[in-house]
Amino acid sequence: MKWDALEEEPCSLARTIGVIGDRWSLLILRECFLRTRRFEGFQSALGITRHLLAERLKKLVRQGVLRRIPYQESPKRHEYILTQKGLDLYPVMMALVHWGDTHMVDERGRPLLHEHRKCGKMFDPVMVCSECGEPLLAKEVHTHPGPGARPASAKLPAGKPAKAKTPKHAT
Amino acid sequence: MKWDALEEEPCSLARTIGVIGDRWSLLILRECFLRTRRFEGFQSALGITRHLLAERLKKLVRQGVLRRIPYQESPKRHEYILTQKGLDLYPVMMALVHWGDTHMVDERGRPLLHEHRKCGKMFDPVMVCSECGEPLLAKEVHTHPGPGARPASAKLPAGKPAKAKTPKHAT
DNA sequence: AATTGACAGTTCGTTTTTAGAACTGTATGG
DNA sequence: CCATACAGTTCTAAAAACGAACTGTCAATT
Repeated sequence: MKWDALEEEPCSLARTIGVIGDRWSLLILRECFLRTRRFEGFQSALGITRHLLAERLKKLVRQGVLRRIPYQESPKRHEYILTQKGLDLYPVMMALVHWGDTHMVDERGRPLLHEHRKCGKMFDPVMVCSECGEPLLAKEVHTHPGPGARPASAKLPAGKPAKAKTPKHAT
Repeated sequence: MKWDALEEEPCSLARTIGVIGDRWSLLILRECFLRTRRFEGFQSALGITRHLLAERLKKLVRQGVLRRIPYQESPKRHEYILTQKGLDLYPVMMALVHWGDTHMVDERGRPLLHEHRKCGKMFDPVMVCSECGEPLLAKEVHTHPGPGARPASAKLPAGKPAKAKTPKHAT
């Protein structure tokens, strides 16, 4: 499978993975949420090779996740800042962080705590149903093919186990 | 940076990425939530090379995300099923799917819709504060170093931009 | 005037990962 | 006896990532 093909798949998860589903992109995005904006900032914070960093930034810009904005002329310099599309990845980041907080902490405990300004309390992120507000459990969610579905397309929960005979990934 | 080092970093996001932050693992997990359990099922659904699939499954089992359970003797055969730790990745998956639904759909619309059994409606997942129930915005979240923090450790929002001088990634 | 340093990349040779295809081995069905 | 299902393993070629050095512009020093 070529990775570019992921974006064509009739599966929103696959498409998202095609954009941000590699380790460096996710780490770069973490830095973005941490207010890092410049090439050197990303490079020194992550230890990524400059070559890869340049490539990943280009891709994220191309995908509309980051915007490249000049912050000085003379030697033209740019900053990379999150677009709304990028900011919308916040729930993804929080979900990843929370899972790590729950399952990957060492004896010392969480590396950091989150405070919700609105209520002033330390909190955990919880994923709920937009309609009734109840926390979501995989078992309580049923999926239906949407308008963009294709016959053998992938869904999140439920759906046949793709019983063997499929010659390749469903298209 | 060696990828194994990610799990040691004082950052829950990095640790999570160390476990599930590569494309194939995420796709394998998608299949798990789709009720795929067997080697051939994963292979034919994803088109992943058998070699890599074996490796990724091994890693996910080692990490406690999947459990390898015998379902027949004679030729010993096993199924891979999600542990609780694995099931807890549901919010991550939903967050990824929802981002794709929002930003990566084509003209035809979403590949699939989600129905919440509890309320019977089609829904979107929303990430809220566990304390007050309000939707989370990056701007409204402030982070504090937790017990497992280290001086130059990474946080999610807020925190200095890791101002240049850092020789490598913070450890 | 020449040097150094910050910044944002690019280039290039080496190492590591992945892809792709074939092969191993047990067992059932015909 | 042969084909097929299943779950891997092995091997080589191709692709991606690493590491280190290099390019180029400009400001501030020496």
